[in-house]
Amino acid sequence: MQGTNHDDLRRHNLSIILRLVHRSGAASRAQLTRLTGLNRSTIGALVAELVERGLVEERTPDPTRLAGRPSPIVAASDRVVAIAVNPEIDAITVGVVALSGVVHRLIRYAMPSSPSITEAVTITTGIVTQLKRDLGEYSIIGIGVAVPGLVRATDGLVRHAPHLGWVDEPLCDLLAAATGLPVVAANDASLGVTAEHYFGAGQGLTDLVYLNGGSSGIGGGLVIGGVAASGRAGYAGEFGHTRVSAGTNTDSAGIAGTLEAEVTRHALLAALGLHAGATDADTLERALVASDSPVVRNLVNRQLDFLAIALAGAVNMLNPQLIVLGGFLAALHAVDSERLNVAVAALTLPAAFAEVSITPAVLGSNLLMIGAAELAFEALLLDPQQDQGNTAGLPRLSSRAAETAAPTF
Amino acid sequence: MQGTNHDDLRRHNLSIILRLVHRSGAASRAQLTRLTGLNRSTIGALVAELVERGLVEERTPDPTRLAGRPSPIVAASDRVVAIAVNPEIDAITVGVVALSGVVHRLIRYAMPSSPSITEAVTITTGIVTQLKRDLGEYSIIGIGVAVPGLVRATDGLVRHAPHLGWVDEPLCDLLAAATGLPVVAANDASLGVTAEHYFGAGQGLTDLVYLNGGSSGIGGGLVIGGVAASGRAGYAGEFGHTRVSAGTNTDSAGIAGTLEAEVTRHALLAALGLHAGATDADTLERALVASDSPVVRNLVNRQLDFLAIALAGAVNMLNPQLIVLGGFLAALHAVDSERLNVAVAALTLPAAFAEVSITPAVLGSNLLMIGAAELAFEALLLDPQQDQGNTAGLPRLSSRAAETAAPTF
DNA sequence: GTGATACGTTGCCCAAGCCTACAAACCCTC
DNA sequence: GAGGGTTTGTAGGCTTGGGCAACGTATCAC
Repeated sequence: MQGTNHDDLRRHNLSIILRLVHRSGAASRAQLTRLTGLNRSTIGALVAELVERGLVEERTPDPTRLAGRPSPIVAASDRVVAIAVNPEIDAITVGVVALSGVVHRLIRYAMPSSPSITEAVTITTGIVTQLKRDLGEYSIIGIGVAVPGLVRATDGLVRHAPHLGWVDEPLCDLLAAATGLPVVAANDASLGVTAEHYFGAGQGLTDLVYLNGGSSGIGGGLVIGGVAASGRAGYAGEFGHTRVSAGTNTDSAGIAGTLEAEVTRHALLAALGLHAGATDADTLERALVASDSPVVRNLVNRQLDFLAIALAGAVNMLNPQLIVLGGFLAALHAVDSERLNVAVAALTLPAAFAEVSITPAVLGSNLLMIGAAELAFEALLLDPQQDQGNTAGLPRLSSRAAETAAPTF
Repeated sequence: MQGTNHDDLRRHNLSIILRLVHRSGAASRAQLTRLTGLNRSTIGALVAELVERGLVEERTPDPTRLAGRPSPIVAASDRVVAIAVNPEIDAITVGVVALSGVVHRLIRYAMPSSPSITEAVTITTGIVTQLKRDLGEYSIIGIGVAVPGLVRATDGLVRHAPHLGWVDEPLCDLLAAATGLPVVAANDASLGVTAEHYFGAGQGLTDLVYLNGGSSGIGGGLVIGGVAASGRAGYAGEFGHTRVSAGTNTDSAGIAGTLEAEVTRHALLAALGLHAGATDADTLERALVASDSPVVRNLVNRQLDFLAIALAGAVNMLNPQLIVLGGFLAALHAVDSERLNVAVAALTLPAAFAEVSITPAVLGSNLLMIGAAELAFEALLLDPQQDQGNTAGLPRLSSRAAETAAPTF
């Protein structure tokens, strides 16, 4: 239990303002005054400091408004960026995401086979080195990595990433040593829920459950009481291994009768006669909705009922406001959301069910880039006074009007 | 997102110190300096304000120490009290709990039959009125009620308390109107986990799961990231309704195959040939451990295996540090904790299982009194500057040495 | 006693948010 | 387009609360 002194106070107030403009988009100084409850002059001083540090920009006021002196718009800088990395079986994706929310770059580096840790670090470092050159006048805060597996929160050690075949790999340390940038990592689904929480379906809500169905299994994440719940070591949200049947099918961890064992993308594709590699999320959803095959429909119903058991468990346990479904789970939801609702209702306490809705994810392919960048931004958002000088030549107090648009997600 | 001004700062620092001495017991000013990181002079000023407000007392220093000037001991007052109330089927229990942790009084008012809301309010008000007279020189902060049922967090409405037969009863409003004291209420198991978290098996931990087995079902509570997770409306922690089998037994909510349907105290008592009413928790535990009946042992094993499914779900979902079992679930654990561990291990991710241990609750019969009092204290702990003047004649700056012992729980 | 150590106390400093007065920039009306 | 009403930024002084350093005080060890 730490006490708070004057420095902490200032840091906290700077943090609050930077978070507001980062998460909720640009806001006028007058709006910031109302939102924070702080005095006009205080807001002025705080914004001035953030401008001085190059973290926000003040734009000319919006013309269309009511009476009174117009208030300058405060917007997060789009020259302060984080690098988001997502290693997968068939590719490594790297993105450059600005504090303003703009995704400046998106690079997909295809891999012939699942990358080893060394390959992943080498390839990422290569791309980052190139980016550093290209983004000379940008300030690169750090790197956030979305890993499809369990990541230890304390040090970013990848405990187990089954599809990549990684076990206890010190990804963060390796990447930090190779690039010279601070690196943080977390489970991909946990970052997904962060992204949906701040910028997607869960905006403004405090209790979210997120489940994502991917080609290799089901993962998830939690927001509880307004904060992302990582659990003791960072492994929270593994809904895929919830037991939902007495069946003998096993999941990637070898456990029988789990959600991940019973509800699979593979089975859906097989029933539809589609090829796994060539089918993206939208195609699968359209095919499922369009199909009139009773076999497909039976399978969908079966999977929905199993999904309902897992969701009901989460509802009874956590009393969430919203359940967000991503990946092929969103496709299942699209086919028959009513069946899912009814099945969940039958297995939950009425009072808890009354509080919850089930909805598909709204963020598309940029989801993990945004989530991973958010992870990298966290240190800066917590302490805007920290040194973020990775570029010596960042021109401060630039009067160049931002040519990029508002947050695009 | 609220900004912080100077008043908030002071309030927060007072809050931190009051929480420390309340939760972790008395501490010297020097210890407070180290724990909070604040300056000696600041601690002096803060403690002086808390003494002035009658919330803490300074005692003469501990004699046995090293060199140096002895530091006065700061202890939470035991004349600032909350009233804890727990209505049950067969009795209403009322306790007087001091900020220091001392339980001054414990009154059990036996009921011939389950109390209606009106009876509960009338009886409680009667006891409270008497207590107010008796505790003339004490400062009564408010009333905290532990309700065996779902309680809406926003206003303390009892949504559904099945054993008491209460539905949508405005308990808090009624009791506040009748007694003139502030009243807060919450689910009993949620308060149980609060108590275990601050004063019991979960001290100092951040991610706890608590399950309590009572005569009428299984409830629970969560601590996630160091704070009690109440969920959206306050209904979180209802582990009893987690589906653990494909069986047809139903629970109190009419859901089949749930933990509460399969794992019951009643079945254990029946197998042991014991009478429900006359058997307390310790007796049941002793009888279970002592029994060499294969029927009993089979039943225990069955129940342990079902319990393991529910616990495994929680472990995969929440990655907790500790699972605390109370009531007859602790008795099951006492019979064969190894079987439970093995069964949970088989259903969880190894990385998550490695972080968790399963332990019985350590707080006994005072559990709910302490939890309910904690709920009532929360407002004061959050803002020690608030007016708590329910007694005009509270003698401040009393030099009377406290005759009561250190926290007894 | 004397020194060492640890801690409370006191007076001063400073940072940061608030307040007040005033100026600036918009709207609307005539 | 001049003037009133409204909202907001700005400048300067005020207040508050925590930090700091010097000093006083209580203990232990010898």
